[in-house]
Amino acid sequence: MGRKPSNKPTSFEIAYLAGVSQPTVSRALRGSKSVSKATREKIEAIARQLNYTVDKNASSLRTQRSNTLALLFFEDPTPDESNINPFFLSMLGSITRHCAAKGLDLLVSFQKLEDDWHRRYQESHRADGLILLGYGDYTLYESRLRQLVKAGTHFVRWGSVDEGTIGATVGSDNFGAGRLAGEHLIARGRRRIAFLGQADSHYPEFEQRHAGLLRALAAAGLSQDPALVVDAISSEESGHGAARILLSRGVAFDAIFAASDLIAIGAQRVLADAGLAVPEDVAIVGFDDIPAAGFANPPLTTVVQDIRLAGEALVESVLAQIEERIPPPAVLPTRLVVRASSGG
Amino acid sequence: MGRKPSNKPTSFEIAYLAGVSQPTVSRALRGSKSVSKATREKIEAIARQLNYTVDKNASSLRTQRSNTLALLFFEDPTPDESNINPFFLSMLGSITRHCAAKGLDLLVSFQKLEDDWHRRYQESHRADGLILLGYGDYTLYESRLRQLVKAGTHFVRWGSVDEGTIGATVGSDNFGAGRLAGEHLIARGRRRIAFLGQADSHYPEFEQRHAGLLRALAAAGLSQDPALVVDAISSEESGHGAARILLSRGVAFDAIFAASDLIAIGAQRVLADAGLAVPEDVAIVGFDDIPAAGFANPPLTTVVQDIRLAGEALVESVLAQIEERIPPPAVLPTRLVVRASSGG
DNA sequence: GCGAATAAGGCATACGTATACCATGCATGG
DNA sequence: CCATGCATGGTATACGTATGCCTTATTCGC
Repeated sequence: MGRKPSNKPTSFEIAYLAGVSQPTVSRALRGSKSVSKATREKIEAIARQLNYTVDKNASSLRTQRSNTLALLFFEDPTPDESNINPFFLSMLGSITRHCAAKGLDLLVSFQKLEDDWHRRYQESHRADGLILLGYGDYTLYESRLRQLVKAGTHFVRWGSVDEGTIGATVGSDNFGAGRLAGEHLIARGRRRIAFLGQADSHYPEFEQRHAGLLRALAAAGLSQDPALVVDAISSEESGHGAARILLSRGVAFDAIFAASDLIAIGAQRVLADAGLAVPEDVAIVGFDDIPAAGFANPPLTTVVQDIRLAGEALVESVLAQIEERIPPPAVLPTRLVVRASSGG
Repeated sequence: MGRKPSNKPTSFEIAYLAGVSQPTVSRALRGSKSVSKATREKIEAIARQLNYTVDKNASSLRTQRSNTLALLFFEDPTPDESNINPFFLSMLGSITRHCAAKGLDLLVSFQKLEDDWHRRYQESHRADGLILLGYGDYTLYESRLRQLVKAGTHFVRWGSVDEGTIGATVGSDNFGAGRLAGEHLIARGRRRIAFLGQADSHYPEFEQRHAGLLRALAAAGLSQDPALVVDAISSEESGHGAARILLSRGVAFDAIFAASDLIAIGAQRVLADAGLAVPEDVAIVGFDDIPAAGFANPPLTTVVQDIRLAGEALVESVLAQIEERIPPPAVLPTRLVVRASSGG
């Protein structure tokens, strides 16, 4: 009939075959020292032969620990279903690997604002901790985050590491990165540097990148004309629009620092259409080093975040909370990748 | 002390407060018809107030069903840790969404050949089914797949839908796509069309794309000079190398059909370096429509696979196996995105 | 007005593991 | 030689839910 041949062996079967009790099997396989070496090896041999696997649900139920993390993506308000921010996708790869290295499973999910993820993962024992990934605007979630903290949920979010933030946070040194980009452009002789990217506090990461740029300018005895700052969110279209606005203002500029590569690429197209040469007339520096940055025309100088480190730090941070250890450093260094768009 | 305030409410608490037995709570929340409307609503109200969530582990243990799928990526042999094939990452987005729509959780994991994923997920009741994602060479896994089938594991893999394949498979109509590309180029007046991509059976998808191209040529009374076929795997470097080989052969060609966008982009660079104009001298068609395709110089005409449909079909296929329903169609249509690289 | 069907819900138990506690046997020390 | 301790492993039970089976009250048909 429809009978599945899958008579999954249990610890009882192993116990029977080994002539011991079920708890002894459990102890042996978990490496308890109150099982003799001979018995343990016998049990291990039988388990291997029967292709035995510990039942995850039973184990998690008993231990109250699932050895699973949940990765929650919070998307930009982009209606484009399958087009996910490539930076976060790289991060996914890194996080996955570090989870695997730690023996953790990883649940992945995309969230919309309305969903009640805070209950779904926190209380159902699906996961021991949460990793929250999303660009910037966590203010929208603030009340949710407070709930999480109050409920004692273990979570960490990727983002801007500020003073007043709620819960554990891991993020790149956005301020330092902005300064890095600024110093690079200034060293190349640029003086009138525009900034494309949300400069208000709703996107704290972008804001800090801007602040870093300002610091670099100040250190060189320069300042930034406010007319050279245009808002943009992280999309090619938005970068396109922002660059048009910048041009339409009729203010001179010899460089652009874009808060993301997508913005930079959108801007590049506008400059090309306007007959401005990159980098001769306008040098450009982006942010993220998405794959397309290397293919851009000309290839884009950009700030690269250490994604491998980021994934590790995020996983470690949650794990530290769970195991009541000291969390790792939260601010990650960045690096500049110099390509043609800034004049080599 | 270290006491967590998280005294997670159980169905027993709800039962006590509602003045009913625990089983009644379970039945009420699962919508059993043997609970009166009044009782159910009372229970639901209390549950909501206590922020009750069904314990996933207990529930899965009892029902022997986890309502979870596992997505397993099998990587190309690329040592580059975080650089994942963008096509599969888009797929991840689509799969995630369809899982969410079906109330399924999704475990994501990257696998290496040696790992014993077949045991890890299949027997531990972590997941009810597996989705296998990887380019081409499943022959390496053949014995594993046979094991899965023998063990009655529910799984589906993305790839070439052939006759002799093991287990359920969902894939694009690669043959039709190759023909599409061929017809397009022929209609643009091209006669000597090169193919870059593994043409042997280790990459059945690439092979079928090639076969489709040959069919289109044949239908137009043309054939392909074997010197116009060069092996390449899906990477920019490989495309670069393949194009150089093609040029070095000294055989005339007026078009290239690349088995992936990365190959096409690598080839574009070589053509540019060689002083050949795209599309004037050589028209190019790629495959996948990765984000970089639109940014390429010139923008790349390419075959786009319906990723949304693909994710849905994959999820549906596993679900159908689990619930013993009829699986959805396995061969998905493709579409040509015409950009400048093929002459508009 | 009475037997049978139906509604509503309780009781007992199973899912498979992990652990607190207890029992045995043997070595050890004074 | 007896008390003590450790090594080993068995017994009982808990984790929280879902479901088969049974009980009781109500309704319905005739």
